[in-house]
Amino acid sequence: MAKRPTIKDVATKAGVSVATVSFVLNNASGQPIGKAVRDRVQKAAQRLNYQPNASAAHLARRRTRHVAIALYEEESLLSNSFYSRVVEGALKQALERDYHLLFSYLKSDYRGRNDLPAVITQRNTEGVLFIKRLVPAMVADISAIGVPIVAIDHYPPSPLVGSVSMDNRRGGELAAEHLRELGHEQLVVIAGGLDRTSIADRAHGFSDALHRWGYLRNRRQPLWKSNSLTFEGGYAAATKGLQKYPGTTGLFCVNDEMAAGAIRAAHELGYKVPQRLSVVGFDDIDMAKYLDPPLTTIGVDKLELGRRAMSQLLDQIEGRAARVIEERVGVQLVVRGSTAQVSKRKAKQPIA
Amino acid sequence: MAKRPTIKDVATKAGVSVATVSFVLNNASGQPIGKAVRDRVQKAAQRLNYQPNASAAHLARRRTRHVAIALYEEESLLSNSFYSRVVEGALKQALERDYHLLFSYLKSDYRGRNDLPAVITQRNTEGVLFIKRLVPAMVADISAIGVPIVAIDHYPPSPLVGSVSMDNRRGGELAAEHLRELGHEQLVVIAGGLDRTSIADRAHGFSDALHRWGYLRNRRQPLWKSNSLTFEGGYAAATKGLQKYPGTTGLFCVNDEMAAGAIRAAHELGYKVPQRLSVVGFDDIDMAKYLDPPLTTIGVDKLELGRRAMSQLLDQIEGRAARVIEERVGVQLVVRGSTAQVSKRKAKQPIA
DNA sequence: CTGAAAGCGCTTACAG
DNA sequence: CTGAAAGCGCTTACAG
Repeated sequence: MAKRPTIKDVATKAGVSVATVSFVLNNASGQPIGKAVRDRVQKAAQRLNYQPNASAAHLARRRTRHVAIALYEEESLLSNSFYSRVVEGALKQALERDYHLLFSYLKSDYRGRNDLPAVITQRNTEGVLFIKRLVPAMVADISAIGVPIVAIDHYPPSPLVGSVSMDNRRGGELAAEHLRELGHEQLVVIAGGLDRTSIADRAHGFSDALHRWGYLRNRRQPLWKSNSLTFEGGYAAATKGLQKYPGTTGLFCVNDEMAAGAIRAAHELGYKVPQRLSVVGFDDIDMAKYLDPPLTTIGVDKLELGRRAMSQLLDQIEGRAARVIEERVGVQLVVRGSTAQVSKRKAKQPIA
Repeated sequence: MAKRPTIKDVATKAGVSVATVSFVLNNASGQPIGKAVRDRVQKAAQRLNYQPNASAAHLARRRTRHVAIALYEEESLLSNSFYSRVVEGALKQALERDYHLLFSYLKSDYRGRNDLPAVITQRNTEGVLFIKRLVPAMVADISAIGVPIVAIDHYPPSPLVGSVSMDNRRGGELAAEHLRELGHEQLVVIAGGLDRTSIADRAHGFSDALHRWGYLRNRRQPLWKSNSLTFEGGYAAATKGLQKYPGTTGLFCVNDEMAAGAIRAAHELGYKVPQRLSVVGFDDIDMAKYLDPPLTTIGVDKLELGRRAMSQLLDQIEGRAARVIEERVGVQLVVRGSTAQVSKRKAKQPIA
């Protein structure tokens, strides 16, 4: 690397002190600097192609403008079609406010402060973003150091962190409303991971809506459980369920991957989607529109989720926000090809 | 943030000088330090929960251990199902070698050194990773500063950068071999973006293989052009092509998204895949296995792509690699449900 | 309106 | 084997 000019070089060239250079380059308010001097300094900096050394500035300011994001090794959130967009939103927001996002991978076990990621302890991170899962002990330790935390779509709940999530409950309601308007009366929810707040809320939103309409007056909401929130999980649950309850006409899957699996299962059992079975998913991941048929689902602005979280975190860092706000971003029904008016002849058996 | 202990506190507590603390904590070789002193220092650091301040160390060492990755605003590489894994691999490799990856978004126009991203100029980035596309003028400027560059799957080619790509040519060959073994004789390539080296190589690998077998002796390789490498692009190209050449039995799409679009088009035209039409894609993105039928495709280890690139970059930074190496990672055929033995009755019309 | 100087918390020749 | 001291390149009271 060629020898980079320092603030001293600029000062010499402009014929002023380094302090003055620092003031004009940082637009220090309160320091009234003459227009002429200002111009001279700027010209000199320009000509020398001067760029301040960030490390030195960080040290002197005792601020790094670094923010960390915690990822879990096993989950590869970064290549997850939902969370990668969330991360993208958070990253963009950070960059726009001149912060840098440092990524950190966490081990699944946490045994105390010594396990805190180096990013947080050494790099003087000013705030931490968590996605999806929270490790309470770690949260407590980070919080104790005085570093603010914001979590996105997380569980378990924690009073120590600010949070941003989507309106899962409302999403469930929207799904229910949609299927109801299409005349469905044999509705089931396919879900897994109900310990996660966001997932449970989706399922509850759905059945609460049906309750409200008296649809569930004399019965319980049928729930087909899956042991994972994946394509395979949805496939297995739907296969088993449809064989047992062939009269089902509408399926609400708590995420799109499961919905994709359910559609595959339905096809293999000879159900036509949507003619014979309507399916609605949740998340509106990229794949949704490429499924056959394209999936009706509940959409969320994933970038916004990330942006809002980062924004709240930076506000906390800069002291212009109270700690621990709970934000919620809206959700909307995206109607595509996997749902349709319920067919009149209520076939009790699959058509196949 | 609570007042953090400094190296001075550790020195005081251990009864040694700060120099000694620095030496033992950094395991400085060449500095023979007594076991007893070493222990005392370590104990003191432990007890104080001392963590060195990274900014100060960077400043003193004139090294940041920061590496940048350049992303383009319009492309959202981070939520692309292919590149997000590549990024993940690069990130993990960096972290494992104790570097930090700084993300930077680039504007599409570059007009000179002033447009160099702040991450590179201010943060003292020690190396830069490019993905997919290269802006030659920017590459030249970064290179001129003496900062090494490595690019992944990039175009246009550049003598200034190290590179890692997958063996696209071999991938094309594998696709051809596979379809040939299944007895296909009406083969077409669906491609777009042939200005990209990697894409062109895929198509060439495919037709070269056919040439070699004499398959193309008396004809040219049919190519259905698409104006984008997307689902929609593949859909449009296949729709048009299949209507014009209904006898086609095998399709090689230069990426999976196009293949997904082609399958959709085929279905809508009444072609059964794979009974009537075999389709092979390229990349093996997540979606591939969830398509109906699951897609036969050419797989690449995307994480490895990222890891190797980062590894090469760090080697260059640390001076243990020559500049500008060209690496290539292997590729393999992943057979799933979208390809089958060519059917005997050579229907000239779609079955629908 | 501007400058001299201390200080941020490390590293690293250098001297002993 | 260990310490005193200069230096990395900034920022920021403080004094004028």
